[in-house]
Amino acid sequence: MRQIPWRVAGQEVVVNVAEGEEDILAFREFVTTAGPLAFDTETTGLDIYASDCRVRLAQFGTGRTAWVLPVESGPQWADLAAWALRTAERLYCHNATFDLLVADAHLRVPLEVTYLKTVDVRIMAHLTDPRSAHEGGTGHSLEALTRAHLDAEVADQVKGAMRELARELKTTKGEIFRIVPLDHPRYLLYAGMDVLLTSRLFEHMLYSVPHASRRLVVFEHQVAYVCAIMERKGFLVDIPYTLQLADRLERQAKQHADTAAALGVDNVNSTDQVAQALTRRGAALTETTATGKPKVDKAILDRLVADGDELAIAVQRAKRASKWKTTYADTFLELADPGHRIHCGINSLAARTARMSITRPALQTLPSGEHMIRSCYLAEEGEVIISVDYQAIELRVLAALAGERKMIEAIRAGKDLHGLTASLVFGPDYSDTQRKAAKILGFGKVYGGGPATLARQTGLSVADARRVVAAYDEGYPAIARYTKQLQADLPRQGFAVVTGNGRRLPVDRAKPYAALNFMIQSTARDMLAAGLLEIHKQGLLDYLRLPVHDEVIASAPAEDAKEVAHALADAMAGQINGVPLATEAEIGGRSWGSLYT
DNA sequence: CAGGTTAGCACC
DNA sequence: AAACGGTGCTAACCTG
Repeated sequence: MRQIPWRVAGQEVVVNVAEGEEDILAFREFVTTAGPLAFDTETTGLDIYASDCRVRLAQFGTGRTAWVLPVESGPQWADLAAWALRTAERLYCHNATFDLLVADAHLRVPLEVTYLKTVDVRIMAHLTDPRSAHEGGTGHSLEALTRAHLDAEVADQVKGAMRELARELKTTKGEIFRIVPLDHPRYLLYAGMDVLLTSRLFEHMLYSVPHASRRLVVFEHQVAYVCAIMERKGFLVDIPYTLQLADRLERQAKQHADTAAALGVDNVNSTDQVAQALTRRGAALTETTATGKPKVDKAILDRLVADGDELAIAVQRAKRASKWKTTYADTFLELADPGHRIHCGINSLAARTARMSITRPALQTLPSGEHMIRSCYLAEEGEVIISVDYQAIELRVLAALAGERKMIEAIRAGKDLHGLTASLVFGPDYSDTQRKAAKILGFGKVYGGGPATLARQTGLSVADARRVVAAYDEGYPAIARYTKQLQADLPRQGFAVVTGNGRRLPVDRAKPYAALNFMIQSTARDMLAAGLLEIHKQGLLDYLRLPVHDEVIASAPAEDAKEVAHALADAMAGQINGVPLATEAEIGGRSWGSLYT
């Protein structure tokens, strides 16, 4: 056994590195006597389901002692790690989903065994302060939490460790975890430190979660578990279709790029080049970016396209085709596992409002205007895609939180909410254009926008927009009162809002108007999360593929689709303050895209 | 030249 | 009086 002594927060700690058979007994003794154990793994990469992914190290530890098992050097170590995972009564992880999926896929210890006895310090950290470092919080990485709560010097060591190793071994940060020698002392120290710090952070975070948020600890672990099951299942990809799509998009991109080149733009992705060429053609680019350069975004190109500018048309088409190829088609092909499944990363507790995020690939942001990209995803063989979403959830949550009588009555009566707004603002004989403006106004209110934003989005004059907003506040007095009250109460909460579910959300001092949106967005997110738990409780989890903010995507046998869709919709439906949050199910064909034709 | 930043664009 | 919220990913560009 190799021992690496270190210091954390003024205390001596030790990293034990198992090397030979003679260490097995000592490790077993440690696991059976140490109590709750922090757990972490080091792998060759982040893509757990890639055919070349291997576990290199498995670490277990307390706040004083870490054990590092060299899993890559022989199957006995994987078996020993698996034994420890099954034996430990309680586990602590930082970002449990990753390591527990690693154990599930590579150590033969299923999520069902590990997840429900695990505490994730990242979840505790998010409940303590949901903000990223960029937003004025501590952030939730192990390094950031160590810096904030344990030992800044150790945080620096952890942060710099793998980067230095990469430099030393003349490789990149992305490659270092794959190629660093298994016995490199600083790799082993880094690996051992992870569990020492995780264990210590647990002790700290136990007391840092706000009182009002305590009940969310169990809730969020259950939600994370359900999302981890979805990650493990994966979403089937239509490989032949996606290959063909990538090919088609490439040809389109090339064709339009050639047209742009003939008109003087070598690289359509260079905003600078496009701006210069458009200016030469006589376009007036008046708007600028944050750094003062001429702005050429979609809205600006759209206007030039409407005027029939050939360059603008070519640039826009080329950019779209190339972005769609690389961001979607190519990525799907690269991420699909040998069984043609994509296991995206679902961060069940991501945004500062607790909204979920989905990465590798970002399946929440696939184009919804048409079916082309979503058609890459398939229900299982013999099954069809089901989508269940909440109807106008943000407006309903707003009505419920504010207690806005007129809106609540309209919801109960199943009336058109944007029509109601239009009649309040423009009068009973509102036009179609006015209904559209009312819809934009409704969303603007949810986001905390004002007259200037409304004017920009509708084409109304600022003066008219101001009148419209005033009419909204008059027509929905409870919403106006609620918005005002939320902002007035901010100082009492330490400049934060606390949702009905007990989630404390700090608000930026420069943006008090965001308080309303945080309440709405976070409350709506918790409805979806509660819906996922109810779906699990009803035994329907196996059907689920994805959560998408106010919607779930599922796959079910064609002959059962109606029944499953209704069961999912029923499980998700709920209420807030007596206001019903209704759901609506849609049944498609084999591909996700079939819902978008 | 690796890695961070900016601009743009996809979604709810 | 007014204030649009939350994400992830890519290519180009900048920097140490």
